[in-house]
Amino acid sequence: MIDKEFLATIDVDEAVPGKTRDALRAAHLYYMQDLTMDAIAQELHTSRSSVSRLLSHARASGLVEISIHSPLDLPSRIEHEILERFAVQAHVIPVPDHASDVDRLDRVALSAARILGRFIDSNLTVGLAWGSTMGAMSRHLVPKATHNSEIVQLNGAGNLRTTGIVYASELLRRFGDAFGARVQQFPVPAFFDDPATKQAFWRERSTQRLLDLQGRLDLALFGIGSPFAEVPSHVYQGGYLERPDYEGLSRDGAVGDVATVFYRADGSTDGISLNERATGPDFAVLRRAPRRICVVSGRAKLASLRGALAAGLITDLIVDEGTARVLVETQAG
Amino acid sequence: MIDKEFLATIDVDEAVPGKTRDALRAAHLYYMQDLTMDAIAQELHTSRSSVSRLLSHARASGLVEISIHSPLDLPSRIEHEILERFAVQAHVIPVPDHASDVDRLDRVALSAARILGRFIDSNLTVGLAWGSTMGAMSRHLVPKATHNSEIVQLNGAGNLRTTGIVYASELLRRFGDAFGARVQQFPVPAFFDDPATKQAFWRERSTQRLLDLQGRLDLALFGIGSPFAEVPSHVYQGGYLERPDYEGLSRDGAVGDVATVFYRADGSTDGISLNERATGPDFAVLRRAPRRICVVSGRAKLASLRGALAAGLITDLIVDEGTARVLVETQAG
DNA sequence: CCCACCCTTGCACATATTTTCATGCGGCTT
DNA sequence: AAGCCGCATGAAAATATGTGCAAGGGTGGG
Repeated sequence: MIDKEFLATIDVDEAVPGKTRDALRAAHLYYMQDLTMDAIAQELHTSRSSVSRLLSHARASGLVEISIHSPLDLPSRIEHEILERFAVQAHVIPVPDHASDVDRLDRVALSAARILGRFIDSNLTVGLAWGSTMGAMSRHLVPKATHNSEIVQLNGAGNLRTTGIVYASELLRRFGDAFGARVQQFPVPAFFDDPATKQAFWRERSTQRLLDLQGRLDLALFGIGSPFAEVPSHVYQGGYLERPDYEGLSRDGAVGDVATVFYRADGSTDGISLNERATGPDFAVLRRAPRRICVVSGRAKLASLRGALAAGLITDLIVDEGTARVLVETQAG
Repeated sequence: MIDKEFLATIDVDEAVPGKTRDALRAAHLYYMQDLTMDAIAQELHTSRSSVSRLLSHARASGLVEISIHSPLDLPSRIEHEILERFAVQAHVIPVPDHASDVDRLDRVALSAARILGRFIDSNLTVGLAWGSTMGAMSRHLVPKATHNSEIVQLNGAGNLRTTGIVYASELLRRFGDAFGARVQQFPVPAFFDDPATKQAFWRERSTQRLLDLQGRLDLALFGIGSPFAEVPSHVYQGGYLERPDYEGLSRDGAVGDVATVFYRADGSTDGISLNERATGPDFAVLRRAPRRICVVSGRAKLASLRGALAAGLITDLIVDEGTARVLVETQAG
């Protein structure tokens, strides 16, 4: 058994780089020298198909990076306006207005995944919320080698029906794999039933260690929950909350949540009773992270987004064009 | 009349950016969201063909940048060895060994042109030699917007038969256009007939101004001339030198030239009489440029390349794989 | 105002690329 | 040792992309 594992190790250390080497060479020939895949196939003594696959691999694994620069004299009007109005660096993703919400989310997530590489680097502690947006992103991450980075789960994932741990851990793992980072799971439900349980749990040393990490994030990455939107966020579908919870939120004036912590339109959180049972970090804690990236898609989340902006949670916003447009067009300043 | 010009102005200010805007959007959709050109055509209310052209435009004009990263754990062995042995950062261009010299040169020049963008920036004074290598590069430059940059011709271009100015100025212009830089021509022959003429010319104030610029380069870009190689460099084909000149070079032990200045295998230039009549900068002057990029292809130039390395002329080397391999394999280190 | 010209566009065809599918090669299990 | 994955490969089919060409629209000159 040990022998076999040893052999497997040899495999990843030698055979795979052979493939990487080929992919790298193919990429040079294709993207730098404009050869056709046919010609490359000859040079590499293989078939067109294999070259096509090699190039896909090169793109998917981040060997090839494609970036798009706006000419400096043509800055996106919308991005500029968001920067002015909210002091937030926006990345507006073009999506046609008639696209379905699912489509829209996918396309924003895909673009966001590709943009993310710019933010991730070595020696970073990255906080990660989770939800449908993060899930969609996790499927499209472009790997980037980093050292000594750490992915920290921001909020619990258990719900009434399942522990949710499988899903959340899968998501964390994908991020971890893509960036070669350690992952720190947070094995608690999304919401406790009893605030007292949470408080007790929070006193545990293992929890303390995690909370400590959350307080020292370099980067936070999250979507936004919108409890009263027509298309409820993932968190609201899976039996995490029950009718009384919703009624409470409604009564308290909540318009959205970030990592299970709810806020009002003005960004305030005090007195929203569900937060006593939430597992995500206080906004005061979250705001300690110097860079906080929020990925949002769909006009339904507009009110929630406005609240998050008011709360000062966001430093970088990745958002679909339609939503961005409404955000700046309405004179809500 | 004025009205028409006014309208035309509006056109360039609005219509052309309209195209750029479309190209940018198409690039986002294509490269970030993986839509097919067909789908993009629908979103942009145009035809597939136009999208294809839009994307070509986006690539050619530098809106889209494609770069290739070696994984850090797989650094090119050859590049690393060149760095060790010669303290020169190498960019090795893969080219099959059986490729013709013309092919090889083209492919190196194409890759070099695309790599060049990394080096060019605003507020830079760039010295440019010229020859077949630079000519080939000039046809493939990827534009990059810079401010306040300047391209300075390093050596004269006139020869016995033509003034050569048309060709050299075309080449300079292409570089200037690609980077939005001013160009400083150097309207002299490649070699003077009489050293005294050169000295007289060098005392002219207009020449002084140019020499002054050459002494303050931030970046120098040049190929290498190899007078005794089987495939003579451009400079040797066009009637720039005559038989007695070659005999002199041979007697003086010259193995190559950079911007018309010849050197021996050990990098020395003293006592090579042709240099008295050359128009390129002294190596002492050239070496003041903090970054000096040399583009070479073909094993025939190996001896010349070795000499240039010995002379310490090069900080960054762009070279084809075959030549690079021979360079490090022979124990001349 | 008309005309020649040039640039852009979309169509149809030519190429290039991706995907599917059948096959074969290890490695592992029984 | 036979049998069974799981994965990689190339041929062929299915898509996607690039390009020559003719038509249309706008522009500048007469």
